[in-house]
Amino acid sequence: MKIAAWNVNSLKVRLPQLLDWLAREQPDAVCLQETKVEDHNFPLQDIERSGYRAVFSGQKTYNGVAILARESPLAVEHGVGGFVDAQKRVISATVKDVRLVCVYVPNGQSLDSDKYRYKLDWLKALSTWLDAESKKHARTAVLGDFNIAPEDRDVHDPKAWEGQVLCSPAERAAFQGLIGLGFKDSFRLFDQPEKSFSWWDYRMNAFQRKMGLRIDHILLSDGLARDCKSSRIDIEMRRNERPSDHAPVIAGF
DNA sequence: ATGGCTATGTAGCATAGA
Repeated sequence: MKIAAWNVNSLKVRLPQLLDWLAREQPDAVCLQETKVEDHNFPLQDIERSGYRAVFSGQKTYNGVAILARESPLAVEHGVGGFVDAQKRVISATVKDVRLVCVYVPNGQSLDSDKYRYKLDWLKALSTWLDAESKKHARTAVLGDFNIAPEDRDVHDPKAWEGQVLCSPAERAAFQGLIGLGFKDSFRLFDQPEKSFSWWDYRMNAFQRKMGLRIDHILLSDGLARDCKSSRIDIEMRRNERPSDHAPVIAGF
């Protein structure tokens, strides 16, 4: 089974790229973030014509998540259990024998922002909920835009980013807390090129200058991690015309 | 170089992203 996560930064703008990519990569399931589309405007017909089913939870302008899969996603659940949140950031569903949890973790803006406190509270709720979820579903994958670079090697310039949002000790501790629940960072199960990133700023030619961060992840529960055969980031998508600032991340098992 | 670029909502710019 091949699964992927991609922050599309507007599904409307990225739809042609998504359909091309689905035809080329043929993943069994894809989790999308930042769809920025309300449910009644979700491009379901185009996606179904490409051979995929979809479940989604969106809002205008911000956030929005979706799960696309060749087989119908079942037992769909919205949000983080026990956490009231108007922002559409999580959708979960079962595809084949795998529980997929699609997450768009808050950005946090800066350490002195209310949004940073919201991010940490959000991550705490996610952790509590995932602890219970992973006990209900032996084969669980948590995938999406975590907005956390877990280690210095996930940052193009660790000195410049030290202590900044996406890299702060509290955010990294929250990420390690998820690992502590029994999840593995699929990307690090394998040898990877140096300077492997999943996001590059639109500005200052950051992509061409390899100035990126690895903030999009696929976490696998122990059983799935044992079966995992590959994990990679499809950086070619960042070379497209009108690219998303994020590249898709992929895992196979 | 606290700028740089992109997308959205909405009709000039403001907000957010990371």
